[in-house]
Amino acid sequence: MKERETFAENLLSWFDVNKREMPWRETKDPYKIWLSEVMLQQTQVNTVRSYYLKFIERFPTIETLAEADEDEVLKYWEGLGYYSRVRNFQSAVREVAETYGSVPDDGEQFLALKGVGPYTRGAVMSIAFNQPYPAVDGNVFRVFSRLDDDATDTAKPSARKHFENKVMQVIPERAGDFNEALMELGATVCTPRNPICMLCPVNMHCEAFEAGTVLERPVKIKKMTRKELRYKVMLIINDKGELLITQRPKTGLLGGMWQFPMFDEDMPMEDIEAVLDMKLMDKKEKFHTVTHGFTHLDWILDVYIARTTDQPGHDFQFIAENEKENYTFPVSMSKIFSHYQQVK
DNA sequence: GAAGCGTGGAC
DNA sequence: TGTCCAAGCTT
Repeated sequence: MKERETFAENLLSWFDVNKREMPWRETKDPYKIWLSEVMLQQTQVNTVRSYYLKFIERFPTIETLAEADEDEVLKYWEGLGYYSRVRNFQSAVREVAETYGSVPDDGEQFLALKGVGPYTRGAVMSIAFNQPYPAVDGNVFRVFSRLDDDATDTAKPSARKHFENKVMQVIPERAGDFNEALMELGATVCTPRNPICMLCPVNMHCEAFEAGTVLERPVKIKKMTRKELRYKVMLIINDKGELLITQRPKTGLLGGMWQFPMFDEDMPMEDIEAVLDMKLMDKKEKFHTVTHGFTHLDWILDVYIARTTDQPGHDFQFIAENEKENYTFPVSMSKIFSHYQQVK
């Protein structure tokens, strides 16, 4: 970085004028700052806004969230993704309520809470308590790799520490504003594909700008091979027109969410009937196929419709179509549900 | 260190 | 269409 002494000052002057309105910037309530940081993990600001407002309206304090039913809390996260975030967050908030009474301003205590990693600790400690912690996210990787024309592979876990050290060399007294300013710069000016270097408030500090290597930074060496998994999904309808659903395990992929019964692609219908302990009728017709991509795998869901007059076994239940809103479904299942309602 | 964990938007 | 990216953490 060139002319390091004036970097923070220039960045903060820009931030004071250009920072965008965000609901969580209207408060310094550590609980609300914390919630926003959890929602913003791997998720864009525009997506988070409406979720944040609804969540805060229903769970405005640590106490209200600590006392809430877990399935209701999950419902407020429906569609936001990475659902373990909300389970960890409520668990951590309960821990805070019981052990501390309020969000601890001790970085070590805060880091020990579920779902709190180095980034979230840095963001909450600096923004809510103005403590000099780094908050290194994807934006900071990009901004600092350009400022220093640094070719460190940001896909490696060790890169985080590397960039935290860089931040600590220039962090000013206004630590929280500085961390937010770095991220704001990365999100609006120092963007991945079309950075607006001519309007950048710190381009005079930028080695990559000088060298013409801006688009080559950051270096990120990542191989992404996505598995393809095919399943049978059963839309099972009883004589009242209700649909059979079941809840996924609390942990792992889509933990705690509801779905239509789902089986390995090559499981015979006889075996499916045995698992459900149901006799199925009209079960031969494949009625729809849905594909759904995750970060690390692709689902191909062959949807079959069947009818039954039997009662649901343990772990299964029938719901009417207008009761779907009372359960939390992943997008893939909502796709199937929407299609069923359109064509039935 | 590597892999698992969602979804929507940009290009 | 595919690919990457987005205020990461856990195991």
